[in-house]
Amino acid sequence: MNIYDISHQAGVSIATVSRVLNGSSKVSDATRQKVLDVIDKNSYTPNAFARSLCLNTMSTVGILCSDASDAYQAQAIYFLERELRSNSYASMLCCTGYHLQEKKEYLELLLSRNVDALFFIGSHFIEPTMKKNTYILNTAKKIPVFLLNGKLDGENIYSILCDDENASKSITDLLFDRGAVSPIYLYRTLSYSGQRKIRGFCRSLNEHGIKATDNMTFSCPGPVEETCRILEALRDKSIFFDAVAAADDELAVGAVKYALRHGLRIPEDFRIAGYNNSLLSTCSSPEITTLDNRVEFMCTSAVSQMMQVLGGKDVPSQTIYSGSIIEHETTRK
Amino acid sequence: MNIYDISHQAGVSIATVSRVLNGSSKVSDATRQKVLDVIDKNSYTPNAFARSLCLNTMSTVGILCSDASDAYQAQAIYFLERELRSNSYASMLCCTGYHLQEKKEYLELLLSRNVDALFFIGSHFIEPTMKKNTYILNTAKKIPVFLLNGKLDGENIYSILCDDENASKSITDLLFDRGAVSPIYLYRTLSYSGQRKIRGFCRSLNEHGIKATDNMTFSCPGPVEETCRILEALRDKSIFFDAVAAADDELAVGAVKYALRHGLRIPEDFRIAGYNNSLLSTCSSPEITTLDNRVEFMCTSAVSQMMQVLGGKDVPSQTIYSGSIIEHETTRK
DNA sequence: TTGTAAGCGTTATCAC
DNA sequence: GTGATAACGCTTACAA
Repeated sequence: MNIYDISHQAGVSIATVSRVLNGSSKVSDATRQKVLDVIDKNSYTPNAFARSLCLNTMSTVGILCSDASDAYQAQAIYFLERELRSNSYASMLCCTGYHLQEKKEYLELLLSRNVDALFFIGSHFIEPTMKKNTYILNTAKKIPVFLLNGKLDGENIYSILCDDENASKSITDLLFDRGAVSPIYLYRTLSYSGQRKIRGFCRSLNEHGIKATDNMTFSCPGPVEETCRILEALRDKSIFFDAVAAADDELAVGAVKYALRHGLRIPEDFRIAGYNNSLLSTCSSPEITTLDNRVEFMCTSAVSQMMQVLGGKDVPSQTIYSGSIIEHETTRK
Repeated sequence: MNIYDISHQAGVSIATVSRVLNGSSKVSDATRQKVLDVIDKNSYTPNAFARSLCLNTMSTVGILCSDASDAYQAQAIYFLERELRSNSYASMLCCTGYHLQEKKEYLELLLSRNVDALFFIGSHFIEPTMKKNTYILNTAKKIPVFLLNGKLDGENIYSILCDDENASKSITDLLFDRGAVSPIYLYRTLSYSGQRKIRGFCRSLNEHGIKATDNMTFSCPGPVEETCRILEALRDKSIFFDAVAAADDELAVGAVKYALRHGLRIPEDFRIAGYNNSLLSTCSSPEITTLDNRVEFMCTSAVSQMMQVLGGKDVPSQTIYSGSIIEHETTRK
């Protein structure tokens, strides 16, 4: 069933059918009704491929994330998709994992589907050397690229991110306020935003008269249980710490477990701060003070910017917004 | 830049370029190399729309979920996408929310993009009355439909699901084993799988000589804090319970909070079982006994079945597999 | 092994 | 208002 079949049955030309299909006003009411009836009767849907061949777009964008089952990324995916949909765009999702090669392959996949724009969730996609980022720069030559919580300078690349450095500083300041003397910092990876968070942590330390050294920030790439063990190892080495600032809420959960196991009172003896304002922060007992980095706002802004860019408007290449602290039981008595 | 440009530059016909593009063996090595060079030099990508118009497919499927930020669904999305990708399929994601009208609109969106198959994550999509399910049955007339953890009979519809009833019975049996006398059940919604879980719970009760009545199963659609309050309300009404079986891990977290607040010893005085084997089960203190419903297996099977169906093979319309209990601290001393 | 030419199902530009 | 007809960029018989 195609546009010819409809036109025959309705006794009009395919041009008229097309006009009806696309809501053109230049069709008489009588003809329109006649055509619509035939379309209905046959429950005909225009062929998407032919349509997009003419229009050179399928109103589809690509969303790249490293892991859709990660709580933060899952939220971003949700908000992005909803917002895109309300602007009549469909979303192709790609879970690339963490290897550069795979990221590139997924990018090929999306480009081979002729998507209109690309969203990268998280700063995992920004490689440390500029050379390794050429794959993004090259893509941006074809379609606009939006980096959510990542930053990269380049033509047709737009970065939307939370001011993680200042957020991380504020939340560390809070730990000091609540009586901490020797806070340490836990992170998962040293992505772009990961580095900014650490910088904020160190700035707070300096302002509180502590010289930031290497054994105040620790990498915990594993599951909760491992995070807990890493803290226990520090304790065994007699490294003193009475507060933990973490790069995400899951790491903070590890700190909670550690404190509970060793009978430390929270927050009197031990304070903990997470990051991302995820479900984990309120599922923990005690509930974890965390930083709301406004995922929904980030996604809404990104989609709005995309609509403007596709509409030929000029938008800033960087948008940085502030986060806000959500205080819970791990810092508040 | 199109196939004509390439053919001119390479001094061959478009047919030859097409053959090279599609890896046809009927091309001499010399010609192939010549064409590949030109393609490379111009970094040419064939137009996806023209291509799909000829082939009548874009190797794309639709994934429908109600909420991508839900831990269970997020996992399913991740595994589905990865598996599809490794079979050269791209995934269009739709987060429909929980209203029938929106689900239908999203379905239109996907069908208008001519996807090759459809995956529905979760039993939220199965409506209680058959009439309301016609929207799925109609879709299945066009393309195969795969229901993950949902069940609906119909031509071209394939259901892959965990045996939730028996799983729920086993995990309730475990609560009795660990000393429970009066377990209650918490659920979020009465979806298809939700009902099966309750049935399993009741069967266990019966086998342990308890007649299942209305005030043993409770709906807790809200956040953790509310779940906790609902349990407190029961306690205030002097309804006795010494164990909680929950339809998901988040509900179980609510039960943990309740127990901790009221000084109940876990598992001596109070036992808790969750469901889904999510991150929450190990992030809780104490860690929560949960049921692994094998999301990854479910997704891998579904994609494998899709490949077979699209390949014209006959596959069973229903696949039911068993779950397994993961015991943690809330039932084990 | 390579080239010619006929589709694929739309949209859009013209005339009328 | 409506109808021919030429794109759009590719795949694939069929010829050579």
